[in-house]
Amino acid sequence: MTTDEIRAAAAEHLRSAGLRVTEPRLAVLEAVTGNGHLDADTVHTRVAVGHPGISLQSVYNVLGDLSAAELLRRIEPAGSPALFESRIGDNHHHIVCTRCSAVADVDCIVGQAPCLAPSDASGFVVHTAEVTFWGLCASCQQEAGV
Amino acid sequence: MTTDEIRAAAAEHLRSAGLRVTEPRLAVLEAVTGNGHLDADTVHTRVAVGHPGISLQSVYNVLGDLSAAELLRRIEPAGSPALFESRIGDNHHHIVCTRCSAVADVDCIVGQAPCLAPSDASGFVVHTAEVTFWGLCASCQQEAGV
DNA sequence: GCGCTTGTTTTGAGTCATTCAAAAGAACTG
DNA sequence: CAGTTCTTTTGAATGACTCAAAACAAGCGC
Repeated sequence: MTTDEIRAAAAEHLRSAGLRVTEPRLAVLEAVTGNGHLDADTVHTRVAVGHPGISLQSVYNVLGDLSAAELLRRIEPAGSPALFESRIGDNHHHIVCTRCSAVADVDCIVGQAPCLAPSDASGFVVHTAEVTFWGLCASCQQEAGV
Repeated sequence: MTTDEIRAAAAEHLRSAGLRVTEPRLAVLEAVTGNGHLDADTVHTRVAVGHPGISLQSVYNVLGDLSAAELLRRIEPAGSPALFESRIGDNHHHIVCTRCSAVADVDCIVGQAPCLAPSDASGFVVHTAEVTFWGLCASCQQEAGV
């Protein structure tokens, strides 16, 4: 997708979510779309390139609003700050490197969310199953093998 | 298990993990054993009943040491502080209430860790699969239903 | 049992990620 | 284009946790 296509689609999504179309929101969506798993600070740095005055606080606000509206997905692997990604709508999972904290997507193993059902849910009604795989990424395997 | 049994077993475990047997460590193990999923602050409060001078910092140290030695397990559900539990050795999973953050254990669905394998691991070597179910606990279902 | 060594705990400060609140500003409605 | 309401900024504050140095104590050897 080009920048313009992302922004046009984003504006539409914002409107149908009942959110106003603002420059910070478009810029954040653009910064995250197709760029993997980014924390708030990284998003801020990226957005600041084209929008020098934007505050970190605004980035937090926008990321929160967009996640609540399900235009972004928020994940919080243990030991990392919250990460945001543009891939939504499928309940895919993540694999995290225990050495360098790199994150990659993993397709959902079993169909749609919750994709797994607990054998005994202790009286809970289950909505989703979140799976996080832990391991070593390719480059850390090399460095650790040395 | 009685308090004395817990402490005797704990002392043994500490020794075989190469850790010195100290009162704070025994007290923390005792506080966590069989008491579900506790955060550092709660552990501190509980331990302080019998050990009025103990510092929160020590509780953090001890919890860190015991987790590293695998005498306790540490989980970090999104939105909660780190929680510690005494059930170790099996790769069981957790279900968290999205409304009140209550946590319950869920038996591992598929045998031993990693218990699930990603279809495509993007070059990662996978060690474990951590599954977190999200839903509503029994009492929140009632309150939310009203 | 008594020091000694080394691991542990305390004390005190500091960090990071994030949230709260009030004031200033800008989208959308009519 | 004016008004309302939502957004953004500014500035401060919080919670959870870590770092570092000094005081202390477990367990070894004598």
